[in-house]
Amino acid sequence: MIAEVIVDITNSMVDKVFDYNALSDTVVGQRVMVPFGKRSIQGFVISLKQQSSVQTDKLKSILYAIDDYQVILPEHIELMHFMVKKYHLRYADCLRLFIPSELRGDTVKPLVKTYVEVCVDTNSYKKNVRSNAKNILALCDYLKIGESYLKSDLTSKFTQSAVNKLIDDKVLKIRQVEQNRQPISYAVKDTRHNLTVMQKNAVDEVLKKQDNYLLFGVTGSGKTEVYMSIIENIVSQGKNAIMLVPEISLTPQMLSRFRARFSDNVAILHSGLSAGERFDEWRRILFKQAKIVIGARSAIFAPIDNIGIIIIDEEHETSYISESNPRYNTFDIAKFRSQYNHCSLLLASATPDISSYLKAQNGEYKLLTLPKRVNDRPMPKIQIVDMLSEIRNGNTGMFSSALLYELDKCIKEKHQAMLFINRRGYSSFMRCTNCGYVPKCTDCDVTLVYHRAENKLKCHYCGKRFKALTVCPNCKSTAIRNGAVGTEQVVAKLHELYKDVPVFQMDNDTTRTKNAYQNILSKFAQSKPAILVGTQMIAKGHDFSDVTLVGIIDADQSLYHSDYKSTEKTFELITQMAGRAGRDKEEGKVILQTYSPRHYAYRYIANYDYKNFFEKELNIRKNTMFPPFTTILRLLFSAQNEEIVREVTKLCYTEIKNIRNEYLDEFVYLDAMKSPITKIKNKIRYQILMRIKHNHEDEIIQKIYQVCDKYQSAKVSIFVEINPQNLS
DNA sequence: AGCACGCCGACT
DNA sequence: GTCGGCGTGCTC
Repeated sequence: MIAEVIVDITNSMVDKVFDYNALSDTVVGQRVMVPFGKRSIQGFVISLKQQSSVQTDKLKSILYAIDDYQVILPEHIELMHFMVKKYHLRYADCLRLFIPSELRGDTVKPLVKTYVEVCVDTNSYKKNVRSNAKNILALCDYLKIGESYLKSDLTSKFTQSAVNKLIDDKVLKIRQVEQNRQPISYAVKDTRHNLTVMQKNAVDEVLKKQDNYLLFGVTGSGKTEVYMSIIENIVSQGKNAIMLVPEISLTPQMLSRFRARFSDNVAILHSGLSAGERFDEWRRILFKQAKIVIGARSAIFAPIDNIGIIIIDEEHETSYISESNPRYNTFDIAKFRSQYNHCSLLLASATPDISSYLKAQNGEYKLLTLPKRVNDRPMPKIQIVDMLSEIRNGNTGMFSSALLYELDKCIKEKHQAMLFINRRGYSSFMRCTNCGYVPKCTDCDVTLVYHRAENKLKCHYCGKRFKALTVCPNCKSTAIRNGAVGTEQVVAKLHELYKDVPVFQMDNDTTRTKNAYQNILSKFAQSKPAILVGTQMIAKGHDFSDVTLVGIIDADQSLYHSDYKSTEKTFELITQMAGRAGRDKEEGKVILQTYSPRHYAYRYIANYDYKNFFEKELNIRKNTMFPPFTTILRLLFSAQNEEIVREVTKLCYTEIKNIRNEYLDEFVYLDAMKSPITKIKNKIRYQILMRIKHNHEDEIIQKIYQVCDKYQSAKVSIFVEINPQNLS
């Protein structure tokens, strides 16, 4: 037999199928050692066949199998081929996604625990022990015949020498047991809620028919309970489930609820686990010891078969799209696996991604809605505060009078407040502080980014450059600012205002260490009154029953991010943030501070009017021809030598122009330019940007891949990005 | 990726 | 004369 092998080297030069003579017991999906050139290397068997087209004298043989089991499932080999074609990935990069990195290099071994079994009656043994051997006597009293003990427990309670003496005297017998490391064992009891009629309808729909579903449920509508009911049913049918959450360390509450209900049937996969924990969880899944996989993005590759449901929670989150090395889109993978397993795919969000909602309208997804909070809690009222009129009234501080009033009230009533300040402004925009004007690209309707080095405003989608503002073209004021307020400033101000109230800060700076995040949250939960100040990370999924006030310090910061999606992202973020308030008995209130009170996004946000926001935003996307009506493609060229990059970019550009001429109606935009960040790690970066319609998208993308292959070399690397999240 | 082959400069 | 620079090319 001939085995087709992918060698585990992620380099495009060797990323192809190599044929080897198989061993008698070689199976597909196995890891094997193969001779490769002058050395031996790890590879994956992806297929077996009778004949090879390679000359027989060139064929070498597999040396040996690395594991005695299949590491890659047949489904994943098909998935690999799918991904290689769709994303232009390397085989080896795909295969590496499917196995825990710990498996490569054999650095992690199964955890072996040493137990000792008592095989002699300790009372009779005791008679021969000297009376001053205190530890041994105590140990003898402690041990019961026939029982097993963890050796490390005994040595810590008594002493190493005492335990060893009993082992030497054959009182204790050593037993080595392979054990799985269990990452999380929350002691939470299962609180089972009765499903509301709406929840029950959603559950029934998904179970009734294999299809793709979009669950649109407002914050606090009890989506988790829906997931649990569906999974419970699927598991009772003898099938397995995958559930993805955006960032698992941010949702410990949800995890503990699943653990409480499904106990050991749940396996958890995410980057926060230690290498050993991740390896063990992965093995538990592969060896069918777990039926439910919960994890972040990469858990979509879990080695589980017979899948009955795939759930993607908070489907609008950008973390589902991998933006580096093996770039992939989790939804494509989820769709592939649900089709392969003939099971339903359920996406859920309180603020669905616009393209997902469009798919629901087109019938590509079946729409399910949960329009009300459980127990009929009202949504908190959102009050929009015009910061320009605050300035006109002499208040130039960061807190409006309305926010100060509500803060005072909240603190007096001993409730909790969350203040949100979105400070992810690495690329800043300019704003007139007199009238609120923000400069946009004349061609793309996208906020311009200020580049300090050149003192220019640039559009990241078409490369067009504009003069930096000095005078507002709208009101002729010269009060132009480009700064952004940060969390520290807010915290400092609060300390000044409320000396005795605990204020907690949560952002990238304060959550560096492993448990910092949990520590801050639990301290906040225990303090009343208290104020939590943070970036977007405080917007997600928390359930604090005493939060009655949510303040959004500067909503515009994400609104004017230089991204065609910034309005949509702002809607999502503020809706999620508002959802933190008034989750229990007390009604909640949201203060939204803005310099653009008339912006349509805020009008819809204040009324929780997703549908009309969607219509409006979709209309804009249609007019400007941005996704979901087009696909943005970006080719990124980088090399040490600037002349070579420029030359290769130019050659590719010429070829792509030829492709455009072939599909003239499909190209909305095409241009080549320097990348906004011109240099990273001493490599010069150029880019070709294009937007294409969907009609012949797949063909065009495949042709572009071919062009890239042609010019890709050791000197110039070329990346293709499809709908990149940021253009830097 | 890694390792060999191959063709030009400064050294015991 | 040789040792060694790293450009180019191949790996079933």
